[in-house]
Amino acid sequence: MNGAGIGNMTRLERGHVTLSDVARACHLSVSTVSIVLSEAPLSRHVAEATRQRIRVMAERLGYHPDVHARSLRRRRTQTIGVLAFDMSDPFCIPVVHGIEETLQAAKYFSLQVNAQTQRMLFDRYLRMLLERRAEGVIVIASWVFEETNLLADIEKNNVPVVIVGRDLTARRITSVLVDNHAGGALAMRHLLDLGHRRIAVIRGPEEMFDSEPRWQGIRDAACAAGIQIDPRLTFQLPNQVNPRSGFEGGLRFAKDMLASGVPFTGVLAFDDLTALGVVRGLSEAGLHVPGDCSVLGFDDILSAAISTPGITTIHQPLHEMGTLAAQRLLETLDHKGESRAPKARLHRLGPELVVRTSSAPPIPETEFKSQRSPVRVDK
Amino acid sequence: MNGAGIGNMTRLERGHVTLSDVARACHLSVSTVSIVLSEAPLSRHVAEATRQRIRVMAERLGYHPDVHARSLRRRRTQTIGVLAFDMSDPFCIPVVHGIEETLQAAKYFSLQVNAQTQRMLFDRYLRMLLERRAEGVIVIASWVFEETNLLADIEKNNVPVVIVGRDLTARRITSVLVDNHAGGALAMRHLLDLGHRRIAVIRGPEEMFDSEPRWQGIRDAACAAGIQIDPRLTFQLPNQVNPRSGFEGGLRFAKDMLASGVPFTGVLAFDDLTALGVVRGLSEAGLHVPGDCSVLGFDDILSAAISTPGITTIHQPLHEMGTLAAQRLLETLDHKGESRAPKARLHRLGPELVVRTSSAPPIPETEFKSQRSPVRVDK
DNA sequence: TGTTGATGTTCAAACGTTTGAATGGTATAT
DNA sequence: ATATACCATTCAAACGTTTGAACATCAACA
Repeated sequence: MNGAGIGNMTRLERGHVTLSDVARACHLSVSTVSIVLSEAPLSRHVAEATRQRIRVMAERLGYHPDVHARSLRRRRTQTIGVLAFDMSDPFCIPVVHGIEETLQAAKYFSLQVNAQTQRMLFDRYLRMLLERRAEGVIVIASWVFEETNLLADIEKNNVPVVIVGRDLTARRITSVLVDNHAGGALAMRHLLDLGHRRIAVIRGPEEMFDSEPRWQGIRDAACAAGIQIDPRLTFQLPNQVNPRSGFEGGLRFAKDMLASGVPFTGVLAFDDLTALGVVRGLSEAGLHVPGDCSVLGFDDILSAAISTPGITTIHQPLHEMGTLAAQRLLETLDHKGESRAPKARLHRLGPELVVRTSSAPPIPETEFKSQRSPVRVDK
Repeated sequence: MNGAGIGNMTRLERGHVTLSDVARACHLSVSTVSIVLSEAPLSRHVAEATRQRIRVMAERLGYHPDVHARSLRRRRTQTIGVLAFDMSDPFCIPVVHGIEETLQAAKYFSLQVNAQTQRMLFDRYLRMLLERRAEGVIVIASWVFEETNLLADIEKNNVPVVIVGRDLTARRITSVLVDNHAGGALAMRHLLDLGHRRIAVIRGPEEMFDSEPRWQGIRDAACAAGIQIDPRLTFQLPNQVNPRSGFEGGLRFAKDMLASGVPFTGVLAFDDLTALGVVRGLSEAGLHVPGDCSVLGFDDILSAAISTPGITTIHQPLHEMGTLAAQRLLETLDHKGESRAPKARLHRLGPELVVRTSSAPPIPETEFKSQRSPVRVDK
C-alpha cells in the first residue's frame, strides 16, 4: 500500500496533511476519518478495526487537525487571550503560570501577548485577540495602565474580560488583585514590631493603582501604633513606564535621605526593585542592611529572594491570582447563554509577610545616629 | 438607516460581526466589502465613496476580520511559533523581545508558548503550534533540552525551525547561540588580569549544552596564562530541570570550598544565579565580596545588575540573538518555494564582559589566608 | 457598427473541518 | 412479512473569508 506515498505528494503540493489525505489513503470518506480522529460521539459506531486503521495512517502521515478550519466550523476557538502590560515585569510570570494551569485543565489554550508597556501595542494586540476570536480576555495590568476604550470594543463583541492587578469593577469588569492596604499595613507592622520608630517610606508612582492603598495601609498601621510618619522621610517615585526605574528611584532616595540628615532606621519601599535600589544606595554610603537600617520590599520577586541580604517583603499570591482570574472567566463563559450578565466581582487576595534578612531590630544607640559620616566603611 | 440594528441582532445570534453583516448594512455584496476592507489590489477599482461607506460601517459595527477564516482561505497564517523551554528563565525575556520586534516589522504574529521545563508540555505545545499552522518555529532552549523526535514531526510538515541557545546544526537545524567558549575565556581572563591566581570554578550541569564550552574557554584562558586550575576548586552543578537550583548549588559549593580549607580569591560561577548563591554562601560565612573574594557570573540577568554588590558577568547579546533567529527564519520562509533547502547555519555571537562591583584585585596578604576561620564575622 | 478599455461590482468556488440527516446494510422482535 | 433497532459509513451543507473570472455599464476609438 502506497498510502504514504500519496500523502507525501500532497504534502509537497499543499504544505500540510489534511483529512482528505488520510481519507484517501484509507479508502474512506472524509467524514468517517473526521469522526474518528476528533472522537465525536458517532465514533462509537465505527468499527474498531477501522478506527485503528485511521489512527495509524494519520500518525504515519503526520496529520494534525487544522485549528482554523475546526474553529471556523465549530464556532468555538477554545482560546483565551492573555494580555500582559509588560511580560518582563517579574510580577507577570507567576500570574501567567496560574492562568495557564487553570486553562489547560479546562482544555483551553492561552494566547499570550505582551504590550511591552506601549499603548500602541496594547491596542494592536487587543485587536489581534479579537481577530483570533479569543472567547475571553485576561488583562494583566502590572504597571501603569491607562484607560483604553478598546475594552469597550471588546464588550461590543461580547467577549468577557477579567483584569488582574487593578480594580475596574466600576467599569463592570471582574477584577482580581492583592489587598494592597493589608500589605502596606503588614509591612509597617513588621518594622514597628521589631522596634523601629523612625521609618522612611517610598511611595509608588501617583499614576499607579497600587500606590495609594499601600500608602493608606502603612499610615493606618502607624496611626494604630500611635506613630507619626515624618513627612521629611516620605518620598514618591515619579510616573514612569519603565518598571526598572524603581531601582534607580530607590537608589536616589536612599542617598537623599542620608544627605538630609534626618535620622531613620527602616525603609518601606514601594516594591522589591525599589528596595534593592535602597540597599544599593545605603551600601554605597557605607551602611549595612540590616545592621544600620532595615529595608522592606513588596511583591516577592525572584531578585528579592536571591540577593544578599534577602529582602524581607510582602508576598503577593500571584499564582493564585492567575488561577482565580482564569476560573472566573471560565465561569462567565459557561453561563454565556443566560442573558442576565453575571455581575462584575472584586477579588482582593490576602498578602503575606516574608521575613528574610534585610530586616532586624534597630540597634538602640544607632537609632539617632544614622547621619554619621556616610563615607565610613566598616573594615 | 438601521444598519447598526441589523448588526446588533446578528451579533446576538452569532456572536461576531461578519463580512456579510457589513455587506448587508451597506447593501453591497460580501466580495466588495472584503476587497475594500482587506485592501486587495482590486480595491483600486472601487469608488472612493463606496470605500468610505464600507469602512465607516465596519467601524460602527465593530467588525474584526476572522483570522481563522482568512488563514484557511489564504493558506497562510502569518504566524511564527515561539516555544520557550522555560519562560520564567530570565534568559528568555530579552530573546523573545528581539523575536517579537523583528516579526512585528515583518507583519508576522508570534505565538508564544511556555513548556515550563516539562517534557510533556513541550510536546503538547509543539503539536499545538503545528495545529495552529505556524509557518515556522523558534525554539528557545534555555535550560536542559532533551532530544525530542517531535522536531522530526515538524519537519515532516515542512515547517522550518531555528533554535536559540543550542547547537543543533548536526541535525540540520539553524542555531543561534552565544560563543560560550569565548565567554568562559573572557571571565577567566578578567580574574587573571586583576591578579587572581587561585580561582574556583563551578561548572554547569553535565546535561546542559553550555557547560562544556564555557569550561573549555576557562581552561584555555588559564592555560594561556600558564595557570593551573586546582581540581579541588572545581565543582559541577547537578542535572536539574529547575533553573533556580543554580542558586542553591552556588550557596552549597561556596560553603564546601570554605570548609575544604583550600585557599581561593575568586570564583567563576556557571551563571548569574549560581554567582548570587556563592555571594550568599560567602556572606553567611562572614566573608565580603569583593573584599575577600571576587565572584563572576554569566548571562547578565536583571538580578545580577540590581543586587548589591552588582555581579560582574558575561553579557549574552540575547536581544540580538532573538532578532537574528527571527531574521533567519523569515529568510527561510521567503525561499520556501525553491526546493533546494537553505542549509542549516550556525551563528555564534560574541559575549561581552560587564564589570560591576563583585570583582576586584585580590588583597595580597589575604590571598593565601582565605582558610581563616569561616565563622569569623567582621563586625 | 463593432472593438477595446476602463470602471464598479458580483458570482461562485475554494480553503479543511464538523455534523445532522441520510444511506444501505444485517439482525432481532413482532 | 413487516417493523424496529442497530451498525458502519457517507452526503452535503455550513463556518467566514478571498479571489479569478465574469458581468454590466459607459466612453472612446477604429
